[in-house]
Amino acid sequence: MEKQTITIYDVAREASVSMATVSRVVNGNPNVKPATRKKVLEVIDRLDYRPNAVARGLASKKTTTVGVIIPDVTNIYFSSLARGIDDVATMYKYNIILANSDENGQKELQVLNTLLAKQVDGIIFMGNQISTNMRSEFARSKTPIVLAGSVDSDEEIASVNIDYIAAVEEAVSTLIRHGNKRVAFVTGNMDQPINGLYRLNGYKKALAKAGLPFDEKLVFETEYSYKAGEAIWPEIKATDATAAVVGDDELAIGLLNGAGDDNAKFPDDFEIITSNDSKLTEMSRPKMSSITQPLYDIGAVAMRLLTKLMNKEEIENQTILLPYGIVERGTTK
Amino acid sequence: MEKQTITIYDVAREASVSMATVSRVVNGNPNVKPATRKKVLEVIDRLDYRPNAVARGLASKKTTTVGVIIPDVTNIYFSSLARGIDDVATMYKYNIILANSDENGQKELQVLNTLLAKQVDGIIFMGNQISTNMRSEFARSKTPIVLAGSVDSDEEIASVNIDYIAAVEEAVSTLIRHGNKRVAFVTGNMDQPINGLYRLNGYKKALAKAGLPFDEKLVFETEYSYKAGEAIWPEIKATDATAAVVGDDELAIGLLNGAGDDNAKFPDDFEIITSNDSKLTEMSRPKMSSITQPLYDIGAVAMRLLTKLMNKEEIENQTILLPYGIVERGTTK
DNA sequence: CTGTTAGCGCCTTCAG
DNA sequence: CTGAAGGCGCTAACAG
Repeated sequence: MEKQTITIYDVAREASVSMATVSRVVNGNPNVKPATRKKVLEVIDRLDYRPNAVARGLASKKTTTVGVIIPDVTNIYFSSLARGIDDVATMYKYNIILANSDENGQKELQVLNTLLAKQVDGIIFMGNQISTNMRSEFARSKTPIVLAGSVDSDEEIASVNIDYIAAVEEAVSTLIRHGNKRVAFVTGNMDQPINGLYRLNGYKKALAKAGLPFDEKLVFETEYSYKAGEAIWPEIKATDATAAVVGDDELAIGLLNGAGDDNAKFPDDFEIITSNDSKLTEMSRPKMSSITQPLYDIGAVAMRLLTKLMNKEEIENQTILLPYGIVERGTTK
Repeated sequence: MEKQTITIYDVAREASVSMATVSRVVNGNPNVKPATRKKVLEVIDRLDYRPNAVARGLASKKTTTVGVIIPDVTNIYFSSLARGIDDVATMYKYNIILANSDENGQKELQVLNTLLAKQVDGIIFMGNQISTNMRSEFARSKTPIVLAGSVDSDEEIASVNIDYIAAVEEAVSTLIRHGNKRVAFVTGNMDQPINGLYRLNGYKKALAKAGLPFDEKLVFETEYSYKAGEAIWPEIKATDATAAVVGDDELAIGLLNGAGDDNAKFPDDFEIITSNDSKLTEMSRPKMSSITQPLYDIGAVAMRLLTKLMNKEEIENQTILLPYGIVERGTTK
């Protein structure tokens, strides 16, 4: 009365061939006479046989599933990447094991281990901190890994991103060109290279290019959330900043609304350029000006790259930079 | 030079015990003398042995992974549920294979099949249409299934939801109490029971209770997207509706902004109550009044229910209804 | 083109 | 409490 599974052996018997032959037709091996192929296919259909992927995985050492470590699916930035990943994965017959990490080193390590235990063929990692532990685990396991929307300052690990430095520099330059002498830099954890290194550098470069001084008081470190954005407005208001580049769209909308609720007028009183151009940017009023980046494509390209790695193809360039841009909507003059 | 895996056998040899014993300690079987357990554990640690989940799955017929079919991770409503699912899954040592279906029957079936091929221990299904094909597949496979935020009008399949009928009825009644005689009903595909049956019924009940006539002209069927919301405003404006209940938050924000851009004032000119109380509702200006429902919990409870099913525990009630409410924010008087 | 034969790495009786 | 032995369902040489 247990879940009665029908195996390759049953098919073989019914079709009067060996299981090897059945295996061949199931795997599309051309070395099968059309007639017997047809016969086997019929039996497969009649018995409603479905190959057991686990057994296959054990025998072939390939599971056709990849692990995806994501900070939080609930964040539109990451879920957009995830969607791209899944679509391309499906295209290449892979499935995705999704695991939320909250960018918590402990959890990331934990998750990485169970993913490896499950013998995933590859891993896509999102999250901006690559801890030393992670790095060594990555190195030790022979499992291919690609970072999506996450930088590895050492460029040892394959990754797909945009040029954060240049993008932020351009965003800040735009703000400066609009007449802002004091531009706030608002983003997440500065320990993460994407913030503390890349984005901050872009910010400083723009300042330098315009002959403007860098002032630590204009740097705001917080978390990526709507609430955090609302909460930080008073602090920004207390400075003489007249504009801000913001590292996350939810954070930016929080800031926008916090300021709006405080009667600030956009873009006259204050200008904002956010970073991810997620669909949230079109939902606010005014709509948000933003650095544009192809979120879906970052995920898609990362997955595509991973398939190549899993396939042991030669890769010319491990770190891919996708094009970015700046779109000016309602929060800039 | 291949990926050098160390197996249970290596551990057994190093610890001078049989692989059966190693298996026992790995699986927490109590029938192992503390001393030998300790010895084995040491070797495991030293060799950095990691049990192969695929082999384990084949031998034990349990993969400790569940499949999650989701319309689109990018939709905040579904990703909120997904987060609840993943957290509880992790809590119970399960992993999640996430697959986007776009609520496309074809894809759903496709995905269901590969999920079953991968021998998932259970499935959580999101998406509002349970096609006949799906239903028969569900029935045929002995794999436990739970619907999350998705109704099965026959109540044959386990599910976790809120009482959509009552919730919409209350929302519409609220609008009527505010003086609106003409309330628009705006939602997604009416072929889906959640819309065409449950929500619509709630809408009609509220109308009936207030002695108001049902008018098909006030029923707007569209898709769950921001754009669709913006696009439908002109149509609604062309009627004499003064308020609307909307089936999805993105759709509602689109409507709100579409109307706002057309100089409609909320809540004086028009009132809106949306349905999901996702974090988007706090991001709009004015903030959106909404039916409240515990998104995260719906996912979490669904996953919890699934663990019971997978564990063959007796279930008292297959269809769980979680509490809902109405929160009035800026889009209602 | 097709069948035979070994495993893949682990769990699970069944003895001892 | 521990070891031996037989699969789980399928792939992958290796013969023919």
